[in-house]
Amino acid sequence: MTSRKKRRSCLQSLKPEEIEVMLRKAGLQPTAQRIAICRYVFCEADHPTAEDVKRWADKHLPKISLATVYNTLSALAKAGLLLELKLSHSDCVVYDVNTERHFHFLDEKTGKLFDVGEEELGLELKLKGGLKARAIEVLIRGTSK
Amino acid sequence: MTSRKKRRSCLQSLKPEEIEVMLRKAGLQPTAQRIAICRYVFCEADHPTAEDVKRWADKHLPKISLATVYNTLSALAKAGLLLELKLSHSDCVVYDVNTERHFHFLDEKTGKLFDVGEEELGLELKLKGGLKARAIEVLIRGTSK
DNA sequence: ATATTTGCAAAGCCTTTGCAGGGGA
DNA sequence: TCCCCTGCAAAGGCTTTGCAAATAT
Repeated sequence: MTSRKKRRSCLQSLKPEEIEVMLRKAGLQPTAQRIAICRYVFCEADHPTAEDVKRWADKHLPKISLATVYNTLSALAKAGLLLELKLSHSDCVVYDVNTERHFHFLDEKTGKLFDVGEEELGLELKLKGGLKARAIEVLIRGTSK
Repeated sequence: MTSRKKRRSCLQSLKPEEIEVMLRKAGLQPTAQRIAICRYVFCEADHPTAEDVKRWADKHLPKISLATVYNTLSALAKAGLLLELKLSHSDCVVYDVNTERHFHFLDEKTGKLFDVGEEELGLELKLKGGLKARAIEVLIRGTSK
């Protein structure tokens, strides 16, 4: 098993109560919709979009509106529980449960997105003209075998 | 004068006839609208959006439609004369006359975008799991003094 | 009781598309 | 002539917003 897979699986067993605690800590009311969305996003999904979440929710919840999905994801992101990624290959935001500093790899054949750990990409900044870096976003395009 | 400025200024004096030649070489009919858009994009603008181009065109041309602006910019990009950038800080595409391999720097205070030459950022790929890179997109966020 | 959150529909933003008229090759 | 280009308006995809009803503390 690669380190890529390990990183994901560390969150796969969150219980509803743990999600409640997490939401409260983040200052968010643990409503049924939010708990459900978290279960999916943190335990099952891989870089889901709002549409992915909505599709899943329609199967697993009695009712939820698309606006609530957007609001919830955006609230989770604002609370620092998720990263909101706007990548160049797609028009829609994808959410990432990995909030550590990392980069992304897009398999251009399949459209699949992988997290790339800091240790997989060495960066050496030699910026001219007084530019001061604060954060770096990297999308590597290629193929995964 | 920094190298950043030099790179831009090498295109600042294109004459209409030169633009015509460039368009023909690219397989595009040199219509009045296209020539005008090229004058702006190649000689005056700095990472313009379609809206920027439209605004400029409305001041300098008798009439042009937004669709034509989009079509023209997209045709120029398809022809390899421009780069179409979708960056995470903005919902709209920005166009870049610099078609060499390079990266971008966003001044988060001003919103201004700078090109960052390859020599200003060392990259060392150590991808695991059989990922093969083909291209790398980098957006550095920070401040310019 | 009070402040949040939800659902719905409508609107927003950026971009693309369909089609008729116009112009260059 | 024929094909490409233009302009206009409409539609498209994704996301946000306004507001009343429902829910949480």
